[in-house]
Amino acid sequence: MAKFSKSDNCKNCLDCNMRIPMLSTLSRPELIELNENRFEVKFKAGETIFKQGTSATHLLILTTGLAKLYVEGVQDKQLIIRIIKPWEIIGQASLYFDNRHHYSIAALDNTTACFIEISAFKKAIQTNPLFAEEFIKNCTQKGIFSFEKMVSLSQKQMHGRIADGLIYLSGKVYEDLNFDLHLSRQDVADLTGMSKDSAIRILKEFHNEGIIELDGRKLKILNYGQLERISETG
Amino acid sequence: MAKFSKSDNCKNCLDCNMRIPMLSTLSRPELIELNENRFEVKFKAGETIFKQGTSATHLLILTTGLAKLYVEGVQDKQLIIRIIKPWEIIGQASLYFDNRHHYSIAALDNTTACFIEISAFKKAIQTNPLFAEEFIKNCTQKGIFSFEKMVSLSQKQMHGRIADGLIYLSGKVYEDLNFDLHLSRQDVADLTGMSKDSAIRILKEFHNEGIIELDGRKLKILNYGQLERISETG
DNA sequence: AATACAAATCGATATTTATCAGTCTTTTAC
DNA sequence: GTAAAAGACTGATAAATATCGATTTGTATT
Repeated sequence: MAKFSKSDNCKNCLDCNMRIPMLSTLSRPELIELNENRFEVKFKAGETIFKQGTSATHLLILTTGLAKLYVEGVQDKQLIIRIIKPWEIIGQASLYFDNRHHYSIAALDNTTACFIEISAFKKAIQTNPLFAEEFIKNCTQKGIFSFEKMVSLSQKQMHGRIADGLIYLSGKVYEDLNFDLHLSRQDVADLTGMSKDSAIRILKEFHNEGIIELDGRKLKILNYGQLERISETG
Repeated sequence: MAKFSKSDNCKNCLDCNMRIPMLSTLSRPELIELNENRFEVKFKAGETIFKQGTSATHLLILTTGLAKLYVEGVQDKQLIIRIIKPWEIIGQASLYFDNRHHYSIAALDNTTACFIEISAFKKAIQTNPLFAEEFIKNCTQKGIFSFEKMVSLSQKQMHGRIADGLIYLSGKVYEDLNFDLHLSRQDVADLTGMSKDSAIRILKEFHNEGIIELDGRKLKILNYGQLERISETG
């Protein structure tokens, strides 16, 4: 099922510097070197792209599809940290630590993933300060996102957390108030730190109150302001 | 009350490269430049060292004392992310984002803080790839710590979270099974994401079960293995 | 030492959230 | 096209956690 090739979708890293801000700081020879140390694999919905605990040898960039980034918590429970879209660089966390993956990635869709050798990446960091700076920018942004997520998970109750989840999905992932959800109900629960049954209940409540319209996986946010209010009041 | 000076404790950044791994990658002229763009301030226990939302112009290194790093969540609740010890570099999160502090720092003790100009630091990152690499290492490590914290906060119940808090304090902060707690009961609650009353209750339970010995702020861990077991079972 | 004030404590109660059991619906597999 | 499996949903109940009020302890101030 996994096809090793450089697809039409992603022929060459040289094209990627248009799409990935971080890569735009690299010179032509640097991009050529990256390109020589990468390969592509296709995944079907549900497949694990990489698994927490295994050794980290490559960074990951999706070129098509969506995936979930999650950590495996207590008693097989998953905590979804965020949803991965094409052209984000994934796997930095392990770069300089213990060369292990500290989270898992699973495809939510049929996806194409480009894997880049960590050593090629590290070399670029060492030789190109602008690239290093972009990399740092990226890391620190994620740190700030983490803080917000911790506050949501630990201080808000279920309505607030679901509101946060919906705001995140519509604002950051789908960039639309109207979208076709790739997440199962269980995934929504894992994203917002509650049981599946509770997630279903709150979503249904929001639906009944006219805040959202939810039919299966078709989701439309009808009253965004109300979601923001619920998010703030916890 | 705040005294602006370079104290005996921290005369010169040149001395700091012995104590701060990240600074050891800097050259002599780079350290001299850092040293020229820094100043020291003393804080009393309870004082705010910097406040979430204000503009970030300096990085912070404690040279004496302890402090708490926390984000201000919903309804004035605090979430303590971690405890700051001397010789850690604080404030990176804001370096390349929006130049705002995304968390507050408050002294838990009488502390001495060294403030380093952000621009001097950024310059070192741009010109010294080894330093940049150390900086990245630091960021990614914090990212991994964040994941663990999120799992603890969102998937464990109170006993597990208190166990995690105690393991953290004894392992990472005091590096001893026997210590004089700088945190109030409210702080312990804010570190573990629960109400003050609940934190008190669980601590008392642990005390009654002989897992810890707690008298006021004197804390001794009697059965570390048991704490680990409680942490794992949630 | 007496007073004032903040922090810690604790039992009772209310609220939030998870769990469970069962039904219904949709998708998948042959 | 039908059976089987997985996912979605719901109400009832149980468990976890927060809140409240009252009391005690500790600490700082005069």
